[in-house]
Amino acid sequence: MDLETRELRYFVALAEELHFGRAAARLGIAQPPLSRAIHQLERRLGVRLLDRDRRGAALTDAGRVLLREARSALDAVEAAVHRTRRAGDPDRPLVLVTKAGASHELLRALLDEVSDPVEVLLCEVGEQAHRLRDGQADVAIMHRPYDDLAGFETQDLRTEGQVAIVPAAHPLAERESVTLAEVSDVPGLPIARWPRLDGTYPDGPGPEVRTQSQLAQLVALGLTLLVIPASSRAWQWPEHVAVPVVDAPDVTTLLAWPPGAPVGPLVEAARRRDLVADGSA
Amino acid sequence: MDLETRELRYFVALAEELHFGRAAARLGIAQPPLSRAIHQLERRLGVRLLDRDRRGAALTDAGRVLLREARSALDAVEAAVHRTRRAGDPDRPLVLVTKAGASHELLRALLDEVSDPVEVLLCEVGEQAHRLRDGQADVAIMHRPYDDLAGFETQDLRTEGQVAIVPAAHPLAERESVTLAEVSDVPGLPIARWPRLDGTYPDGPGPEVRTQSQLAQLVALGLTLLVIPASSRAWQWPEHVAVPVVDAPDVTTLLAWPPGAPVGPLVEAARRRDLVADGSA
DNA sequence: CAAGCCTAATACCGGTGGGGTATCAGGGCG
DNA sequence: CGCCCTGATACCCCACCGGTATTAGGCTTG
Repeated sequence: MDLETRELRYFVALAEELHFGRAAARLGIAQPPLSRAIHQLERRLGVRLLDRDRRGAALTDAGRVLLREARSALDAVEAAVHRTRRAGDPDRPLVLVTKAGASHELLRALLDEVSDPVEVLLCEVGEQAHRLRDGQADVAIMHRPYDDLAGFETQDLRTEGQVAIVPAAHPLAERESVTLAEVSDVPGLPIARWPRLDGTYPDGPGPEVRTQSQLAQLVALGLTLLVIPASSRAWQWPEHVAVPVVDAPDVTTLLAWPPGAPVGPLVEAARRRDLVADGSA
Repeated sequence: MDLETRELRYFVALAEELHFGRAAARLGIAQPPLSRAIHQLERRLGVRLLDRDRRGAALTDAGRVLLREARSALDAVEAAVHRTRRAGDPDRPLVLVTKAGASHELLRALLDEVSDPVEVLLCEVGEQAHRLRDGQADVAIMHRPYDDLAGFETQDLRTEGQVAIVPAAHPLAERESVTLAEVSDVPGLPIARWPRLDGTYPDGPGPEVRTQSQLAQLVALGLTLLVIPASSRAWQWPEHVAVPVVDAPDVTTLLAWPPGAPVGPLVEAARRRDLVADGSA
């Protein structure tokens, strides 16, 4: 039994919209062909994927599984396209993706060390893994234990403690150091909520944020606080104060890449530099 | 740009056969449609994938990249089918894959501990990862550092030393223990060669093997030796002698599963048992 | 050196199936 | 009660995939 990516794309669109008409519009086709394609998909898999209902549709358990698997499979196909295209380009640069706010001294030192051209791509928090999985980037700067490193090879670069970034006007800003317990539930400074993969937000008292700069703004306004690696200098606004969190787990900044990526020179450069604290791959 | 899996299947077949006629026959189509499909693929990717030559074809660098990526993408699609089908089956058993020869006491103890039904699937050495990747199995018993664990979550079960399995008639069989250096280059007992992923064999003096039983037979015949974890009792034939290898790296037997697999009960059972030496996941 | 083959590419044709429009069916809500 | 919004069905068309026949170009071989 072999599915075509078209069927997977159709199903993903429908699973995200939960509405045949809107999904069809997003796909640029009419509603009846989508209806038929989904029926055919269910027939070929022998599994009911959605419970149709007036007012739209709802995923079954199997549908949820297929949504996850289909996204991953489509990423893999997308990755095949990107990586093959770049492999065919004789003077392709290596594409490194990092999130806004990661320590740029480390990256600068790394790039100065390699002779080959490296193109740097910036993305928002948590997007690096996706850029690697769909082949838009060859290698990413990520953080353990924050980021999901499943499926990637890694090279540790630096391990460091964490600091709490608090509004300069808040009483906590006077402290020499704090504990996780002290910052985890501060009245008036609830932790911000990041969107899930599907774009929805978890419940909670904190403000909703989508980008680092939004979060920075909220801290400056005295509305929230956060805990991040000590070297994330993007956070050193005048309205911010960094207070070491003594019992927060250490965070390791590392290079991550999918198996087979042509990252040899970069990793060698990283190993040459003293910026490498731990030589495990 | 969106490829269809059909195009990827065609390309993989061609890349493996390196011959349009044979590849088309394997795919069950005629040669001209395959030719056209590959041309179209190259045009859409904007990349030359094969250098056509009388006497067949040869992969370009980009073609090699696409071969690797296409296999991985097709595995992901296949996995989506298998996992969705099983998710739709209300009383599906968990499928655990293990290789012939792995210590069955450990597995027996594990299965006795879980109440849910578990179906055990046996495969040859090195195939477990593929069964996990294409969704035929939910969880595998594998060994670190031998197996490729990229992309899987793991639960360590047991760590142990390694032994050399040598023919009973060989002088080494008299020894109390040996070192890796002593067994790595024994005259008359060259290490066996396993096939690569593409089915070809690396060069070397040792015999070619494809299955554990072939290897066991060759050891009994006095033609080769091997180094394996101490508990692999499948090797205890009368014609075999196990000699501890004092400086071989320890081998960890572990459970491995792709992210999202419904392995909770099994992992909990493993954690409950004293068979767990190291609780890291 | 020419004939014959073995390769992949091209030309052309037919059928399947994916996509379009039009319409139906059924439940919620005014 | 009727309207509307949902997904399902009916039907048609054509794009594209696959088939057969043929061409083009080298390498082998007598």
